[in-house]
Amino acid sequence: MSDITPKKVLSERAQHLLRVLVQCYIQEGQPVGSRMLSKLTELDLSPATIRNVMADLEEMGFVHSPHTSAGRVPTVQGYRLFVDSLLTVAPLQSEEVAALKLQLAPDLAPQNLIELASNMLSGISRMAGVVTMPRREHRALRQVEFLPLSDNRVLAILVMNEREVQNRVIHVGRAYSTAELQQAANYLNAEFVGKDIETVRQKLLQEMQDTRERMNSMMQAAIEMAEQVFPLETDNDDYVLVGQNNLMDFAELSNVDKLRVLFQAFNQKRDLLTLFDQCVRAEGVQIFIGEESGYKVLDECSVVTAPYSVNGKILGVLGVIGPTRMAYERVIPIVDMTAKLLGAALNQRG
Amino acid sequence: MSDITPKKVLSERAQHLLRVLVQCYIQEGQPVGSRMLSKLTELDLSPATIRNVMADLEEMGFVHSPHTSAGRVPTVQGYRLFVDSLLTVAPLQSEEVAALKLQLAPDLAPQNLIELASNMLSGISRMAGVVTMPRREHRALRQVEFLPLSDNRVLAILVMNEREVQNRVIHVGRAYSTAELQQAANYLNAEFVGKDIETVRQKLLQEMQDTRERMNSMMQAAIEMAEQVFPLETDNDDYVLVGQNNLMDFAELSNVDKLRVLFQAFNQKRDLLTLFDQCVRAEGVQIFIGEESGYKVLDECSVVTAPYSVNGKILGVLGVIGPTRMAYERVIPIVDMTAKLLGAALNQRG
DNA sequence: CTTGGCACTCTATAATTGCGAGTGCTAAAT
DNA sequence: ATTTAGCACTCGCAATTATAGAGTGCCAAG
Repeated sequence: MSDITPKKVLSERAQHLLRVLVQCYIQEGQPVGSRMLSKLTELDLSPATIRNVMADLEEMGFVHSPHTSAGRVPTVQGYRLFVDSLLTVAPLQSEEVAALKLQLAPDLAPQNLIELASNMLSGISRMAGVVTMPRREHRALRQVEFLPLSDNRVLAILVMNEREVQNRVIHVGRAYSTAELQQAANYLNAEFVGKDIETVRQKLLQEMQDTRERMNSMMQAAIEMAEQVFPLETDNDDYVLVGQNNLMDFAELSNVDKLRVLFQAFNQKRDLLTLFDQCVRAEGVQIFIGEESGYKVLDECSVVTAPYSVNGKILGVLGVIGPTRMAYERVIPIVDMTAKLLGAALNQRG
Repeated sequence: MSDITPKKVLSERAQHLLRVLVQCYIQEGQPVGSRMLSKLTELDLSPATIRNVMADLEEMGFVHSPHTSAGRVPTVQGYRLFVDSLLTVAPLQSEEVAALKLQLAPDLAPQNLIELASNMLSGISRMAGVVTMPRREHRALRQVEFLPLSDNRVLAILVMNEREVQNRVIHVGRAYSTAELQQAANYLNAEFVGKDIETVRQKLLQEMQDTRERMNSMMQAAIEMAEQVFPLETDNDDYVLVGQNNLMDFAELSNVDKLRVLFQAFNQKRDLLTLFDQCVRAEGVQIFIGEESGYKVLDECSVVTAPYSVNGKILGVLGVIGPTRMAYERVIPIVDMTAKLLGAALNQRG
């Protein structure tokens, strides 16, 4: 147990100073000088002493001086150390949690829940909130319904799982009567209810090849329609982002060019989606500080994410995007809790 | 027929110069000087002569000098004259129209059509596109369906008109079997299909008061559920706005404070909605230049709107929002055509 | 009525200055 | 050995001043 790495490890004091520095910088947004730090800490140290420590911290890459006579600013590495070991997260007030819980009324459609969660994230954090669309899996068919429209078209209604309802207009070869459609629906319901959508699809294809000629007209009708109703499910890569506008309030982003690039990335969606996809694996809250995300557009931003899950199955990821200089101790529990609440709300299927 | 108002009316030449000035300013974005105008017009006039005309135009309030030694910039009044009588709108190429038409595939759900239209407006104009949600009226009930969920909850599916499908989870007093729900649905369908939603609502209320004690259990169940399924339809005041980001590209809006205010107004929605509501009455394309809209946030913007309608019934309004300095001759036909195409696409109900 | 000439005004850009904040270093103090 | 006070130094920021250029208004001549 000999204590090697006596230089590599930060002294208690240095850590404390770094913590205060980061907190101060997060609050004020301006480089923190030695005098300020000396006032802020309880340790009665003169600015000169603190300058020495700062020099060390700078050497180790935790802080950085924008120019000779400015105070110090945390580097990404500094923020990283801060969130990893210096941070004390304040858990949310139970009343706050209750209020959030109330908003996410479990009867709402998944889509609404997603939007609400995104709104909550953005509203509480005063930054941008993101929620990826939930992965759709185990989509058991519950019911199929057909309604005749004019011009050889049919309105198909699919009920899946508990409350997912989809509908689409399909074109058919000839006009069908309501009764015929009823029959076709009955047939499909009898055959496929409870089965997974993907399974249904495959069985249908098989059935078409096997027995086309042996089918009666009713079955033919059913198959013709079902073919269009159960298209290959492309995983809907998408997310709901709320509160971009909040980002305009932050000084470090308040020039139009940076904003434009950032907002365009939000619209593009691609980069953000791949970033969020990485977080699906993570157990809990994950934080990307500045360049860590790997996307240039997010260089001045941090992203705090957490996966949300139902019954242990991770369905998606949500998070908050804001300037690197964000109140991590506040954002982290917010993201964490929202993920849990959203999971719970989505779960209420019984 | 004596020609009074010899001073009030603009000379042919003044009009021409104003037109060129506005066009030039719209393109370049910078105050237009007399030398530039002298080069741009075919009339071989020296800058000095043009200065005289400009002095007149300024006196009459059509142009304005930002400061002593800058060129002239159109005032709102100048723009107004321009769009009212100096403008020559270039109708869209027929191929462009065809491409747009193709996008608005009539089988899509109304919601999708709205979003597509908004996307188109924003995409072609490179500004922000807005489409208000269509007024919902004549919402004839086509079918009601109930599916049992756990915990005394029922999934209700409502089909209205041609392809509008709504669904919501409702709470009921006790658990119902699938068969019971079927019966209830059958009852409601038999009684109310084809009727207007509002009518249905009222009849239900009446029925409840009249005959509560005389109802059999099936009817009671039906009524209990229908009560929740047909809530008072609050007119969904909302719109789909796409391409805010485009507005960041314009110099006159490229300071963060103006953008923030503008974007906040977009989020608030209230002001824009009341503005768009005014346009419902207008026959065709309507233009609000700068302050004309009456909303301070839009002082530096112009809004070009057109109502869209199905079978002569105006359902909503769409338009483009951009800087006052926008290419009106291009935007006007775009808005006009999109309104027509959207109306047509929504109309395709067989 | 049009035009060239000319003085004038005003802005935008760059260069200059002074101020204040904060540092690094050194030497003294603990 | 650590801490501290002192001090010269650096650098950015804001205010000031200088400069160039664009465009005007007006007048007198064409």
